[in-house]
Amino acid sequence: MNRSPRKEREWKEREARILEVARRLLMEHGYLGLKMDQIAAEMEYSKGTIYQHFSSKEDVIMELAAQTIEKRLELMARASEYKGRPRERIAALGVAVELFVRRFADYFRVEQIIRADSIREKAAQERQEKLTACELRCMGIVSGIVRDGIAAGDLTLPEFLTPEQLTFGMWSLSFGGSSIIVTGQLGELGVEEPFQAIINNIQMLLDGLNWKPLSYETDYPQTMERIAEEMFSDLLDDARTP
Amino acid sequence: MNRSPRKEREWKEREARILEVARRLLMEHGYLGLKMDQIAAEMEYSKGTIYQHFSSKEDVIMELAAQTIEKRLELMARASEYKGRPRERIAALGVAVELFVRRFADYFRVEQIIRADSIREKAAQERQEKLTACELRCMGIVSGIVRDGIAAGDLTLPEFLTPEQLTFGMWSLSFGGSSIIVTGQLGELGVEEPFQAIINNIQMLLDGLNWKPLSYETDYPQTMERIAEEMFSDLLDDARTP
Amino acid sequence: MNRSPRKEREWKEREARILEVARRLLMEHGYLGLKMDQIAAEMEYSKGTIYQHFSSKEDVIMELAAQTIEKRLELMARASEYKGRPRERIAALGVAVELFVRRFADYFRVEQIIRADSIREKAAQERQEKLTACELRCMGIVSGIVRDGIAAGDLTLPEFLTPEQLTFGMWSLSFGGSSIIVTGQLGELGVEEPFQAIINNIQMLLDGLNWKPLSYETDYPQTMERIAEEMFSDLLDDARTP
Amino acid sequence: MNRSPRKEREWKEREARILEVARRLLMEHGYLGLKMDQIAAEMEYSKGTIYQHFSSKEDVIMELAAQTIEKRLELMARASEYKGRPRERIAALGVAVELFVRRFADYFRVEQIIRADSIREKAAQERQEKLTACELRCMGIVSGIVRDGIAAGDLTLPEFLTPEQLTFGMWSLSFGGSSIIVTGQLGELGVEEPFQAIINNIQMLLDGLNWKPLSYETDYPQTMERIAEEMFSDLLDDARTP
DNA sequence: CATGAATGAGCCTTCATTCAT
DNA sequence: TATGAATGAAGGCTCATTCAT
Repeated sequence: MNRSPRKEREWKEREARILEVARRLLMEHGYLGLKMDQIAAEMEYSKGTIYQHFSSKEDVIMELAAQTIEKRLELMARASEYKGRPRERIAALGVAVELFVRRFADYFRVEQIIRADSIREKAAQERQEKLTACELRCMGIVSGIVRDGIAAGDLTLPEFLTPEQLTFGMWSLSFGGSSIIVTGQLGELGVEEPFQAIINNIQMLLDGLNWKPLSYETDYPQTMERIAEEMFSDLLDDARTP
Repeated sequence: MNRSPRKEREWKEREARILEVARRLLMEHGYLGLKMDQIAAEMEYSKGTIYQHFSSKEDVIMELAAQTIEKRLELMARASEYKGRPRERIAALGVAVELFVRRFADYFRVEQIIRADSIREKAAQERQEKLTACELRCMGIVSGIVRDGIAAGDLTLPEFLTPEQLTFGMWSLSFGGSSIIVTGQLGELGVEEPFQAIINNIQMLLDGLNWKPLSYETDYPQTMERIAEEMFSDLLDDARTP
Repeated sequence: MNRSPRKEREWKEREARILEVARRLLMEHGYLGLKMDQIAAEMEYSKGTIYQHFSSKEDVIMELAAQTIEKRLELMARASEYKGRPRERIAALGVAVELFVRRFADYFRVEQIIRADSIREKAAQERQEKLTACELRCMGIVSGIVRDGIAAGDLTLPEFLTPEQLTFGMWSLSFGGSSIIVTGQLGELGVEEPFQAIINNIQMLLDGLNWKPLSYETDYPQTMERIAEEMFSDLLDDARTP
Repeated sequence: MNRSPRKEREWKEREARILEVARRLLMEHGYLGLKMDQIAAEMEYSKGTIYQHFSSKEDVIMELAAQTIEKRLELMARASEYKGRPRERIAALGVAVELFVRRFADYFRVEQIIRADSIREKAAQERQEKLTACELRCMGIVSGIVRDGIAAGDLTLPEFLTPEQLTFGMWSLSFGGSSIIVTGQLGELGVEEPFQAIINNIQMLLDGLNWKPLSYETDYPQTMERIAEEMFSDLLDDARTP
């Protein structure tokens, strides 16, 4: 049946609110702590209403996962369009990923939880594939830029490292670092400014590959600052306060 | 109180078997899927018997975690005693960590699950601290070698990177990469030999920092081969078959 | 949140039924024999439904206890308002307490079980205090009448007996006697009409203290008959059939 | 098979210790809190050994009950042999009962718990009857003295009170009072010296029945003091410290 | 005899999901 | 369409009792 535009709008708003609440509960209490009852209670709607939007708890969680990767993909896609030399575009991706983790820490946490628990298995095939496809596109964006770098003559990979392997390296550094940060025990381990540390480590890695322009040949921090302001001004409000 | 040696031995063997089964179930079905009933069923023992060894489900999981980190720490400690130049000792650590993830993939998976889920919070304070203390020692081993490198004049860190931050970078690369590998969707993404890729990326990172001897100045692959054979011969049997 | 009046009524009725069933099971099988499963089965509702009314088994039992003492306090308070000389008002209390034990034998049994078992310790502090406060008020009613008797010149207590000690004596006789009756092995011991015996013993006790009017100066049985009919007509139906 | 005298003695000693431990646990933690495991642990014997003495948990508890009433009967029988006028012999019983509750509070508590819980039902028929028979003998002792009083011309019961009913009255006062004392909330209710209060209330009751010699005609406190010293000197050590 | 590991029925409690109103 | 009472399978844990050593 057709809904009036107003109804339709309200419907979507409610769906968004459900996911919001669910994401917070998932972060705060883990997979076990996410309870349909509690979502309903916090929304001040009834459980029945939640079930009108999502057919099961699994469904809620998979939608959360979908939101997450779409969010990240969106940011990465935006960054990849930066007009500049390939290594600068990698820097743009760095900006995007850092912003994603900082500004949407809860999204990232969701990804991590879902990755760890064997929820994927239970999820519908279709959803499953959607997630993998999305990851593929993320990798594609990065390795595309690596190839651009090679094509532009800025970078020559040693024979023992394929573009995918380099991409995998940067992804690992970024994902692993963010995981450790988000999980939280970092303070006690004496690592200052971990986000900046991730970026600096990646820069050193690219320097090691002799990807031009090298980190001391250009002012990357300034470039990234500019990228953040030009391309992601809408997300900057509180991201600076670590 | 006093058990005969035979009883004592049987007791320990059974405890080991419980943890084995638990680890497998944890891997296969995640935290939620680990059920005391099922452990008992698979062991062909009764629930009561399991509870004679571990006072709760949480207790089982924390013991699993303890095993994991002790295992890793043991391997890292062994590697750190390699007699060689600092960067070679880092390579030895690489060997250790790769062996850990490959040979004890299920241990690593446990670590990952525990890190993601909010199990830590529920765990007894004492266990908690033991885990953190262990992580601290792991980091200490690595950053100690970094400082040795600096002291030996082999490495000069740029001002924007502290030894802890570099350690964090290598840890991130290693942990993140292993996570992605173990979680499994890598085949479809076109990344070949991911373990080697992690090591190569780390080498490039250290080259980028100009840590002597650079990767093309020495035959690191051969060094690592030798380290593996000399220091970890007991673990090599099936580690080569990926 | 807001329930319709009908729903509200049904809810309360069901709650009452749960307590009814619980009280019966508690009487029949003791504290140990009270099983949530069985309550549900006898009600022909599911366990979950019981838990929507009471958060735990303990909660059910404490509510039962609360009902009991409120019931008794209510009857005693009613009796204490009898217009007559203090010793007649004591007689009115006797009527009330007998009615309580006879008409609400199951309530009394609950009190006894709760007093004996170490349930009180487990109960929430708040509930705890409520019970004690209620007992205090019961004692207060009685010792108040004792003091009235003294003030009216009807009674002079010997120096070795305070009003509280006399109250304690009557309470003991009444509670002890009722306990023995309710527990059941009395028939075989040759004690006829035990309820009347309790009252007569109390009368002799008060005669021993020379509390005017003495038992042979007034027709207390007739007075009590009248009190029962005037003040507790609503509870008389089956109380006569012992 | 025959046991050597030494073995036999050790066996009995162990049985006594089991019951001791069991009684303490029953008092401290109630029926639920009495666990065969814990008895064994505290005894530093194994569970199997306990089961060589008692065939079940029920058995342990019933033996505890048997000990209790035998203890009380023993004390009452001793007291009933006091050479004096009937009312003095009642006073001697008062001494006995008070001593029983004070000196063997844990025994009394056991009786109370067993009376409240529906353990009796589960107990073997034989045990059951033993308990009732014992109670009968206790009552018999008291009502025998009442009849002696009547026969001696010291007491004339009103027509509405049989010797058994009077006995029931004193039993109620004593049992009820002790119950309330042992359960513990008395301090807050302002009743001083509750044991003495029980005795004084009984004295007033007997005065009310005009049982000679009346309480003010003889120095009962002194008589009771003497009885305690002459007949129960073996139990007096700490009974005076309330 | 003593031991204590093994058993397993049984209990309390939780929570995703359904459906009558 | 919204509600929330009802459901009941499932899971963690306990503890009396047995029996091989």
